[in-house]
Amino acid sequence: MFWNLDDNKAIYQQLADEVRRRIVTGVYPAGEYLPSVRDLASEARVNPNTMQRALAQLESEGFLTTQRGNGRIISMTDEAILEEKRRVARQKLLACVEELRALNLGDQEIRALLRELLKGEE
Amino acid sequence: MFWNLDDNKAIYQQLADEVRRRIVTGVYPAGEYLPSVRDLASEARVNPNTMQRALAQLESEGFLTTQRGNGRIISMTDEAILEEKRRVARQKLLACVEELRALNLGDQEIRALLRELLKGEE
DNA sequence: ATTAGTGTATTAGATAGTTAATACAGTAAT
DNA sequence: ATTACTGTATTAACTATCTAATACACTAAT
Repeated sequence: MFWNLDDNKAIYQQLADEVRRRIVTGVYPAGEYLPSVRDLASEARVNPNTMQRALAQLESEGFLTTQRGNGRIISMTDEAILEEKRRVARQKLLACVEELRALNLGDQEIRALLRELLKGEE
Repeated sequence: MFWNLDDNKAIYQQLADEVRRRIVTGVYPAGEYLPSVRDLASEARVNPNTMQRALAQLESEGFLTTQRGNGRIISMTDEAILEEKRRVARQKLLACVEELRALNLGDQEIRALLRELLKGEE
């Protein structure tokens, strides 16, 4: 997966989103070390300070624990991560549904649109 | 509908999104005048310059035509607006689906989650 | 102790977004 | 012409974000 950054959102937020995604999908497994700030920053072609800010946020969300001088480990349990993944997915879809309703789409239309999208792509 | 602004996205973008939404849902009907920049700005409690920037973007998207000194009219036809609404809805849902897939949700899971959300709310 | 890897802090500067105040310019009605 | 509404432009200042360069501090391995 790429670091696909755009300008409509603060970069550090997008970085946090991507790292969070990697954690909940098991790219970075629970209990293991995260790549170093510098490595992540250079991979994303971003300043280390910016990446640090993203990681600090993930730490405040309870995903990570920092071992100063040593690295960061994913300290959340597998179960909690799974729960978090469900929460994120649910929240994303809910936000989307609300936007579609704000466009005056009814539930039937939403369902139909989803059917169409899932069909058309595989 | 309210002007519900947050800090994760540039305000002028959010303003443009909301005005666009009002156009495609017929709150501001095709062929009629838009409220003035100052009125919209004060309604959204935002600086007129910022609202102007949002409207300039909508003009560049073809929704509006400016009559200097007189106001702005929604110059897009009803058909084109309907088409635009479909496009926006489709795009939003597609983006959401892609994010869910990035979380490793399969189509079945996405469908199930949507069913759950649509049920649980009405 | 040294080395090479970690995370952290500081300073400065660039850019974008936002606000504020003010002025200018066009249009329509009187 | 005047008035009162439009849109537009300019300037200044503030803030958040992001970058860059650098230095410091801790840890593990040698």
